[in-house]
This record gives sequence, structure tokens and C-alpha cells, in this order.
Amino acid sequence: MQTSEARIDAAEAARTALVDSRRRQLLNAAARLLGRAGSQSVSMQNVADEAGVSVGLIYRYFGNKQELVQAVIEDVLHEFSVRVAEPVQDEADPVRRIAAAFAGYCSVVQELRDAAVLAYQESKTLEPEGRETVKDLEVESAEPLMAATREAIHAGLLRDVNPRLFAYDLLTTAHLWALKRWYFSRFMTHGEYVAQHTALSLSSVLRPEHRADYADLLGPLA
Amino acid sequence: MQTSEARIDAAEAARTALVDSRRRQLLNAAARLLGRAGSQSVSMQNVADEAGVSVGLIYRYFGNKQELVQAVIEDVLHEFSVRVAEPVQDEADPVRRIAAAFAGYCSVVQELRDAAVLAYQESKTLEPEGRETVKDLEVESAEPLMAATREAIHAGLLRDVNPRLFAYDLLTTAHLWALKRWYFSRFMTHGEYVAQHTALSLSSVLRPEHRADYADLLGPLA
DNA sequence: CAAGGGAGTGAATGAAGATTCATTCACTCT
DNA sequence: AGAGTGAATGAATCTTCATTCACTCCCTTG
Repeated sequence: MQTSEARIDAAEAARTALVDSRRRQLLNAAARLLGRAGSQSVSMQNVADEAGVSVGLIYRYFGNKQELVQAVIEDVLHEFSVRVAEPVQDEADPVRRIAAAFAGYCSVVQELRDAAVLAYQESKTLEPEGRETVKDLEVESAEPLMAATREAIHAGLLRDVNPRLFAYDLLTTAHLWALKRWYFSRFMTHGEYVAQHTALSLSSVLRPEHRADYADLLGPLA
Repeated sequence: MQTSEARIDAAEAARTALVDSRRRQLLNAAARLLGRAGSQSVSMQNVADEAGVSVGLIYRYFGNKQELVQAVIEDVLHEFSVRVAEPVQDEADPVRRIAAAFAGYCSVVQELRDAAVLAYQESKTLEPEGRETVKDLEVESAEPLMAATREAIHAGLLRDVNPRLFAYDLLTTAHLWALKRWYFSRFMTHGEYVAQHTALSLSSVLRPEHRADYADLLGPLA
């Protein structure tokens, strides 16, 4: 037998679960469409159709179109943060941690495709406040990479470069596949793209005396 | 005394000049506005006001809004092609030619500011056909850099990397300042950005035996 | 089983803004 | 000077959505 409080809690939990799954359903539908066309040519009706619900329902979960777009972008950036933290855990060597983080970013990009770079395309359509949030989240998503870079430099494995510069370069290089896939895919696969950029980036900063230790990452540049 | 034909030619030339200057005036006004806000929030009325003409007039020079946006983007890409060809002429050494081309791209970016990367933000709002044109122009603008890279590799100055990859990376690195200025400018000037990226990029591919020859470009990474 | 409440619907509303076009204006040629 | 030409104007038109809300449906509770 349930107490009335337990019943209320259960109902509460069910509602929350429903709300979450609907939000997710709408975010995914919107992300799919926004990956193909700019937010300006994606109507709320389109999103509703894609999600298989009515227009009105969207407004139950998001205040307005702008909020929806903002939520989609934040969702993507959150995915980056989460999905990169994990592979990085396993690596003790900071240089390999850099490579793992980069590979992590790249795999999220590969999976989300065009949605991965919505921030580049839609940021001007956001409210200034929302834009700031997006920037903060992006910087935050570069954090694991930046930490590993600092460490690698401190350990004397890398030359003395600005870790903020180096880490952000790598992050944006991961994005670049989504932005310029139409070009790079003419002559390389995503896997090759990741490998060659790992090699190029490390090659530019690895101290000569440690190159041999990372020959596997450097490939032909070893 | 003029022949009637000469008179007609003169009139023709005057008309052409007028058309050109109006087009330019409108393109500049539109580029200014598009640099600040997405095309979706820039109305034809806004463009007209910014240019100091009436809405109707815009339609005399551009078929519709989309064509105007497309023309602005093509104009920017044309600027890249033109402005980079020149500084590159002067350098005999292919490695220095790479650096000069990169500096050229960067200086166009610095000058055009946000308008430089309109292609990233607006490409999804363009007609598929227009999008193709934009891609072609972008690839074309990387040509000088690609040629110099090929030569440098052929001359044995650089390691054997894919010139298409390397050159496009550099081109997009130039764009990156416009895309992420809000971040990089927290800790470096545009000049430092250019210098450090020149150094990083060359450092990754310069063969060890030639590093000394380019110590000035490599800076602290020499 | 009836009432209550929230989820979901989709037609109606209103605003924004792209595009048109009748009209004015300035200039050139005869 | 008078006619003709094309540039320029901007109010009116026409569409396209974002947003609202009166309504239906279903589930839970008493």
C-alpha cells in the first residue's frame, strides 16, 4: 500500500520523465532540421511535423522559437563536454590525453554531423545573453584539452606554446570537418582527417627528444 | 567633334560606371549589416536605409534578397583572391610565400571583420547552386597557398604532407580569427595570432635541417 | 462512474517584411 | 523648349510564419 505522498512522488516522477522525453524528441527533431537548413527556413510547423506532434505542443516545452534553437545548441555543446571527459580519463600520459580528447571531439562531430556546428551558423540569430552562454559552454568544452596541454608542457614534453591557443585550435579543427566536409571528403575519410591532424598538431609542438615516444601518433611525420 | 557613335559609347560608359558604383554602394551597405546580424534579421528596408536609398532601388540591381546576399559573399571571396595574389608575387622562396599568403588572408580578415566569414553563416540560406559557386570561389582563393605548399614540398623544404590539407588548414586558420575573435582576443592581438600560427604551422611540417633558415618565422619555436 | 486536470491539437490571428508598380524626378537629345 | 528615357521613390499588396487559445481526449482520483 502506498502512502499518498509516495503516490504523488511517483506521479511527479512520471511527469518529469514524460517532460524529459518530449523535450528530447523535440530537440532531436529540431537539430535534424537545423542541420540541413538555417533556422530562418525551418518553421515551427516543420519542427512539429518532423517530431510528429502539433505546433501548439512545442510551446508547452519551449517558450518560443528562439529558446528552442538556443536549447538545441546548448544540448550539442553539452554533448561535447560529456563525451570528451570519458575517453580522457583513461590516459595517464598527457600527450596521449590530448590525442584522446581530440579524437573525442572528432567523434562527436562525426556523429552529430551538421548539428555539431550550429553555433557557428546560428549565433547571430540568438539573443546576446544566449550567445554569451553558448560561448561559455564552448570554452568549457575545451577544458579537458586545455588541462592536458598545460600538463604536457609542464612535463617538458611539448614546446612552450600558449595552451589556450593550442587547445582551441584543436577544438576548432575538430569542428572544421563539419564545416568543410564538402572539401576534405574529396580526398580523405574522416578517419584520415583525424589521424593526420593529430599528427600535424603534435608535430608542431612536440620536443624533438620525445618525438620517438609518439611515433604511432605522428605516423608518416615521425 | 564627336561622332554619334562616340557619344553613344560615352553615354554607355557613364551608365556602366553608375551601375557599378550603385552596386558597390549596396554591396557595402549590405555587408556592413550582414556582418552584425544574420540575413534573417536584416530587412531590405534596413539595407536601403544603410545605403541611403529606397527599397525599390535595390531591386533594380539585384533580383531579390537572396541574390543580394549571394553577391555580398562572392564579393568577399573575390577580395580574398585578389588581395592574396599580390604579396605572394614578391617572394621567391616557397616557404616564405606560404607565410606571405597566410598573412595576406589574415589581413583581409582583419579588414573585413565579420563580413569575411559570411560564407560560414549564410551558406545554408543560399540556393544550392549559389552554394556551389561559393565553394568554388573559396577553393580558388586557396590556390596560391596550395601552389606554394606543393613547391615547398617538392623542393624538399617541407615534410611530405597533403598540400590540399595543409593549405586549407591555413586558409581556415585565417578565417578563424573572425569566427573566434571573441575568444582569442582575450589573450592576444591579431598580430600575435598571425605570427604564432605562422610559426605553429611551419613548425609542424618544416624539415629539421631547414628550420634554422626560417628562424625568423618560427619565433620562439625555432 | 463523474469530475478534474493536464497533454495535445490545429485553425485563427497578427505582425513582419519581401516584392511590386504607379508615379515623380532629372537629365539628354533634338 | 518639349519629348523621351531611365533612375529613384515608397505606399500598397501579398505571403509567410510565430504565436495563441478554445477545444478534445485520456487518465487519475474520489
